[in-house]
Parts: sequence; C-alpha cells; structure tokens
Amino acid sequence: MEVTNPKYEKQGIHLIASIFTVDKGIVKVLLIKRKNNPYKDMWALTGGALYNDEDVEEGLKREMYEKTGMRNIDIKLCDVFGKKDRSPVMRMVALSYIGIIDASKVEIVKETLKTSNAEWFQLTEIPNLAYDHNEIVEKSILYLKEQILNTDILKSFYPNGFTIPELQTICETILEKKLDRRNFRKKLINLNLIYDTNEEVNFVGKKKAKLYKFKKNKENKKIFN
Amino acid sequence: MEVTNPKYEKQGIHLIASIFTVDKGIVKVLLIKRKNNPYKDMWALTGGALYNDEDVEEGLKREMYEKTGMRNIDIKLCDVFGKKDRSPVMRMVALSYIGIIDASKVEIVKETLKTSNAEWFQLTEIPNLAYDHNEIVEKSILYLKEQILNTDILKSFYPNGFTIPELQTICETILEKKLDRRNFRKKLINLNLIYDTNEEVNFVGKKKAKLYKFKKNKENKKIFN
DNA sequence: GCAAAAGTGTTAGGAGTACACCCATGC
DNA sequence: GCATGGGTGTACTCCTAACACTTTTGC
Repeated sequence: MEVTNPKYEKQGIHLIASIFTVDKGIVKVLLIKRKNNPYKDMWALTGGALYNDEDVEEGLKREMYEKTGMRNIDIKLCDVFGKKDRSPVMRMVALSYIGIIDASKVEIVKETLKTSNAEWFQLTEIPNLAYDHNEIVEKSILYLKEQILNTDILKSFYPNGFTIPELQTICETILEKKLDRRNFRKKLINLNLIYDTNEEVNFVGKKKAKLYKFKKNKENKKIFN
Repeated sequence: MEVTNPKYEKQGIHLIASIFTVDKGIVKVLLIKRKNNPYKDMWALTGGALYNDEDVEEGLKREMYEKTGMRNIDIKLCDVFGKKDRSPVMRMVALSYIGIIDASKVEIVKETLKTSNAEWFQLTEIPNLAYDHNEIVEKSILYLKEQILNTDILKSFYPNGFTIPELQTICETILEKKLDRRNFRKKLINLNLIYDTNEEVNFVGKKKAKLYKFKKNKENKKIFN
C-alpha cells in the first residue's frame, strides 16, 4: 500500500531532550553546538531526528548515548511542539523530554558527526538556540520544577546511591527554595521510598553521611507538595 | 534545502484522541468505524493523520470537530506511541490525547468521508481496534483516572455549568469509588475553583440543585488525592 | 406521607510544618 | 576549640475523613 496523498508527505519527528544537572548548587542544562545547517554553529538542545527504522524509545536511547555517553537515563515526556513552520527544512514535530543526570559522573562527548561542542549552561545564561529550542527549554524548566519531587525523575541521578543532604540540595536548587532537613528525611523514609545501605560516605560536609538508595519497583510518589 | 537522507523519509504523525463521556452512570469512549484501508471496517479511536500545512493544535481541533461536531474540547496530551511498525502503511508516530465531553449535548457525526459509523462504547466492551489503539485506549483510561480530579479536564465537560452532585457522580463513576458528599462540596468551594450562579436546576434528583460554574483562569488544581 | 436526593456542621485523626539540640569531623 | 554540617524528636496546625440530620420534591 502506497501513500499518495501529499497532505501527509515529508513529515519528520524531532526527539528533543532537556538534560539537566546540578553543579555546585547551580542548575544547568546540556546544550550542543550544531555543525550543520540549518542553524549551523548555533547552540541547541540535545536530540535529533527519529530514524525510520527505530522505535521512538530506541531513538531516544541512541540520541542520549551519542550526546552524553550515558545508556540508562530516565527521561520523561514533557510536551509536543507542533507548529508547522518550526523547522525551515521540512515539517518536523518535536517530542520534548526532560531528564536529570549527575554531570560529574559522565564524560560528555564534546564532538560528534553533527556537533562541534557540548557544554552545561546555567539557566540564566542560555543563548539564542536553534529552532524553537528556547521555547522548549523554558517549558522544560517549568516542568522540571513541577516534577522534580516525583522520585522517578530523581532516581536516575543517583544510580549508586546518595546521601539525604545531597539529594535535598538538588531539590532545593531546582525549586529555588529551602526545605526543612528533618521533614525531608522523614518524608522519604515514611513513604518507604529509600533504604539505608549501612554504608557511610564523605560528601561535601564535615561529617560522614549515610548512603541511601531508592527502592526498586516502587510506584512514582510525590515527595512534597 | 532538500532532505535527501532516506533515514528520515516518509514519516507521519497520528493524532489520536480518547474521548470519554459518562452516560447514565457508565463511562464510555467514542469509537469510529473505518471506511478505508488499512483496517477497513474496524473500529478505532477518533483522530487521524496530521496535515503538512497545519499546526498540531490545529490538526487536533480539526479532527475533534470532524468526529464530534464540538469545537472547544479541552484535550490533554497523554502519551506517545512510537513503535516503528505500528502502522502497516508507513512509519507513523502517534500522539495520544484524552478529553471528556457531555455526550448528551453533542450530536456525534455518524458518517464522514473516512468513517462509516461512530458509537460510544462501555470500557468493558471495547472491540479489537485498528492499529495499536487497544493499547492506546488502555493507557488513556489509566491516565483519565489519574487526571480526572484535576479541574482542567473536568471543565470542558460543563461549559454551561453543573450541579455539585452531578459532578460528583462523574468522578465517582470514573474512579469506581464513592466520595463523601460533604467533603466533595467543601473541597471545591474551599479551593475557590467554582462559583454559585444563583440559579437552580433539576438534575436527576427530586430536589432542585444549585448551578455552579468553574471560575476562569484558575490554575489547574487537584481536587482530591 | 414517604422515598429519594440536596444541602449543611462538627469532630477526630493524620499529615505537614516549624522548631532546637547533640554529635562527628576538619581546620 | 570552633565552625560546619549530619542526625534526631516533639508540638502545633491544618487538611482530610468520617459521620447524621433537615429540607425539598415527585409520586
């Protein structure tokens, strides 16, 4: 069966991810510099076009691996950007995702076939981006704030465990407000979301802190309102 | 600028909506019968392919109007279905949306250029559907339950106002559980989401009930946990 | 008058919030 | 020894959940 109706021809799908990190108390987003037209030499969000021969999920994994070197980032659908002229080349609909990773544990790939650079940008210093990526990243930041206290986003930040003060700092940075230490800890434990590994680690503080991990197969619960 | 890379060729976007209603205490979903191949004469969710010359938002409005005759349904992005072989014709990625309308106030268009019938189906009596629509509708039902107590979905159900017992019945039907009348009313009023129109109407009950409307421009608040 | 549904207020329990002190470590 | 940050318990407040009676109307 052939498609002959030109109404449906030449459409494509962009898979766009706003990958965030928290670095020394500052939220940053990963941007790459484009090597090719359109928008040659401009900064853009990570991502690219979906191939014909891969599932959307596969395409996301491929793009994430190519751009960050990480294989198991939990990313979450955020929105769809569907203005008909959002790409100058051909009709492209963008699926926008968000994720959060620990930048210090990842070697960001600086140059690829299609990118000449990759950097973490503070949210206040995001330059003019390719396509409608400024709009996409703005929405993603709002969505991140909405969703950060849902543990399924936080989980991929700490594959090897975390200390509670460390986790709290991430949340406070993203939400731009202080949380109560005692209540934060209590809530995580009461919700039965984490477990004590009986290890202790030195984080930034002066005193050793307990290492926790997220429990597996727990449904997505909101930590705070 | 021409696209020559065959990796990106011949992709399309399906806009699929699971439109729900509540009819005499029963949740139903709108299905249409396909007139054309593929899946000729099979039932399917409403929706269709995005045109090249329209925004996604425009395409959704067009499809909703063609299938229901309604112009201002609030629909909400639910998920993306991106398996590479989900359509036998060409590579199509489906954007799945949910919405809820009052079926008694709408004349469903039974036959169109592409559909030979349209009916409301109980959720327990959904037949084998075209494409992966069974999977899509299953996810949509879960999402509807999750989201129904967020007022922005409920709003479009009652463009002309509602009585509180009437609204409660809808919620109870969808959630498949009883809610307390006094607490339901209290919460809606305390959250400042609705206002008393000082009109009274006869709903199903024996006694007249007050007519309320949702306030405009109120942020999306969750009614209950 | 009686059955069915709408409207209203109070109370008890639990979750959320606010708050102060002790302990371990690095300098 | 002192400054910095980690760990813990308690009291108060507010939201939630549970619950009973009166009023209106159709039959």
